[in-house]
Amino acid sequence: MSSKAEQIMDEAENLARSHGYNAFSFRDLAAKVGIKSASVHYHFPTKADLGAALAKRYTQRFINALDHCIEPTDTTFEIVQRYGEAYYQALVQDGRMCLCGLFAAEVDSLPEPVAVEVQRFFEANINWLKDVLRRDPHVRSEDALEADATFILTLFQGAMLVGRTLEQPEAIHTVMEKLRGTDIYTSRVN
Amino acid sequence: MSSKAEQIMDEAENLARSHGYNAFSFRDLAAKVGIKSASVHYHFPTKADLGAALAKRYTQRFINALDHCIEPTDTTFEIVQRYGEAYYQALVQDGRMCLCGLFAAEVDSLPEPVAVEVQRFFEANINWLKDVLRRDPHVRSEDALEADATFILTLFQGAMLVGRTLEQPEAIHTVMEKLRGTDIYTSRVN
DNA sequence: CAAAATCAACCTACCACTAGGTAGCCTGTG
DNA sequence: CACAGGCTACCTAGTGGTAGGTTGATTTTG
Repeated sequence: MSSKAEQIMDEAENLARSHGYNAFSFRDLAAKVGIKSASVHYHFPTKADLGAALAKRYTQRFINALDHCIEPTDTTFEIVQRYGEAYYQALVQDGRMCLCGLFAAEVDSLPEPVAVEVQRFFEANINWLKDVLRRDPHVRSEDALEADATFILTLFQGAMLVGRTLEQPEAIHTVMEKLRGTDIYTSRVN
Repeated sequence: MSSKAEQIMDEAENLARSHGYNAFSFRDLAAKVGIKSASVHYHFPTKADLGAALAKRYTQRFINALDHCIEPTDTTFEIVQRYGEAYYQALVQDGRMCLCGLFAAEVDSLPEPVAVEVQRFFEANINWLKDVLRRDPHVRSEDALEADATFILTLFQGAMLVGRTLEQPEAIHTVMEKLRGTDIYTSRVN
């Protein structure tokens, strides 16, 4: 992967994370990078290619960052807190949304390869959260793991959406604090 | 409000709720209604006018429907369950998202009047939920009311987004069930 | 070693198409 | 007649995408 292609992806991610998939153009992007739109097509033949590559790279980076912030001594709560903090940081730095959260909103006007990557992002998040919860002293059924992981994911995705719209990024901290009062950390579900 | 204008809004809402604001056009819309795009401009001079009108009407209808499904004997849990059910129904019927949830994702490429209406939708939801929680036997501080209302709103908005993307609308029911295990219904928060 | 060929990486110029929006004409109805 | 509610026809600006040319570095080969 040449450095120019990465540079294009970096700028594309910036644009996509504030405007979504449909509302950024090859021309805007090319102008940011300092090349012509035709040259973007050289690296990414179609917009769908670029979109899918963006979502894929984002997922890898996201999951990777999560893996690297866990300490073996962490409690489940501490880990989930860091998970939420990742969303908060993403939102606060330049007010940018989670790339895949944004793409998800556009999912049925998204080229299929892009939509698939977005699905994989959510699935990867759920799987990561399930692994975390599996280490929890409280034993859960597979269904309960799925339910708890989905709960955490949807909560933060929603908080990000609402928090950005209301210009109250601290909404993420609010729900994180509330999450403490759930049975996620304290009991088995059904 | 003429019946044609309403008809336009109905079709526009359908389109907007599956594709978002940026990805539906006056031409698509006009074709659905059976008129020409220029005639849509007669009723709604600009797209921003239409978008704002859509969000406003949606908010009114949404809050109104909520008000009319409460029975005086309902418990807080039952009411919140109906709140969640409203999201589920919206999602399941033709797989359509909450209009303002979708618009929220596009908020910074939205004309300002539209963005404002979307903010009002969230605020109206939070206020409605706060009123519900105020009737709860458990007394809460104003901050706790705000936190709990925000928690519920963000949870369902997120569940809608994730549920639609993963083509698992029942995710809404999953998180609704999990919500039962929180201190929302059982205790005061800090 | 130097000439020739290849290649990545970009360019200009253009395509067909769609966007939101406007001007002015027509037509049915109170 | 007036005018609401449509229409045709058009505009400008922008979209993703393509064709083909230019550069300069790298590699192949006589």
